[in-house]
Amino acid sequence: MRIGEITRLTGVSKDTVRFYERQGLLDEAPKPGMTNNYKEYSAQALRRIELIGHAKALGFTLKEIAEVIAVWQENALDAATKRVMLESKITQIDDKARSMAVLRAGLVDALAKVETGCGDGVPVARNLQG
Amino acid sequence: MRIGEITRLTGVSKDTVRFYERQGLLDEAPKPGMTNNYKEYSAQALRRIELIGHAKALGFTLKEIAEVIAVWQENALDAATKRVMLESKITQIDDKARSMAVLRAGLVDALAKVETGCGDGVPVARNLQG
DNA sequence: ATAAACTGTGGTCTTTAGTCCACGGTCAAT
DNA sequence: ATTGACCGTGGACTAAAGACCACAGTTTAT
Repeated sequence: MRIGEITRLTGVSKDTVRFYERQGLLDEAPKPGMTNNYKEYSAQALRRIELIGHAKALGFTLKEIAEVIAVWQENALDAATKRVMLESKITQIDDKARSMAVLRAGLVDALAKVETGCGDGVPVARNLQG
Repeated sequence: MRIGEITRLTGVSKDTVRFYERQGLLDEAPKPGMTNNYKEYSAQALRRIELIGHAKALGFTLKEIAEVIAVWQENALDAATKRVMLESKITQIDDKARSMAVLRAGLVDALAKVETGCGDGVPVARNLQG
């Protein structure tokens, strides 16, 4: 599939896909040789772009994403290193889950206040940070 | 408390605190009039900065954060508007929770593969996007 | 009272993650 | 065969979120 299809399926712009490509986030061999020089993207590339979307939604940078990708496709790294990296990423995600709980509780709280009509001035994120 | 204390307690740099201030994320009245022109930060400001940290960890932009803050301290907005905004933010958080689940599963999966020593080439984030 | 540490202001610089633009080649339909 | 949609390349531009620097006033400990 070509880039137009990718943008249609992912909602990610052509320029962004190219950008990801330049950053080495997609390991495509678009290959010349064919009659034209159009790039052929695999379903794997598509999934990769969706993956990037998920990671970005959690505030991971492209550099971080690239590192993780490297971990599971470079067999140059030894198992111990890979393990450390993966575990660290999982820990980071769990931290985010905690932040998420705090924020969500604060929003639900504020929403309840609005519903019952009782006033403003609510300082959110009250002390459930134990 | 002064800015140094804030940076000590939050780990956020002085420049960043100032930046947040300029963006209107902290509603301080540091006010002149006192002998010096040092700003006094409240515990409320401290909590605000921690809140920003949580939101940033989930990839929210400062602009988004500012909007939400506005919702629960500007009584100019009517209840309906506030409700819509808050609900939309909660929805966004729940979307992130889904992304989080997908990513975490992929990482745990990859980690298991590393542990059992069985090879590379694992294209993560397998189809559990139902 | 003097040095060290802290604070405020203003400005410039950087990185990240793209977007936009212009150009030229290509493919499909008419 | 020409028009419109598609593709690739390159380069310039932008917005967000700070970091960094220099300068001047202040506070504190010695």
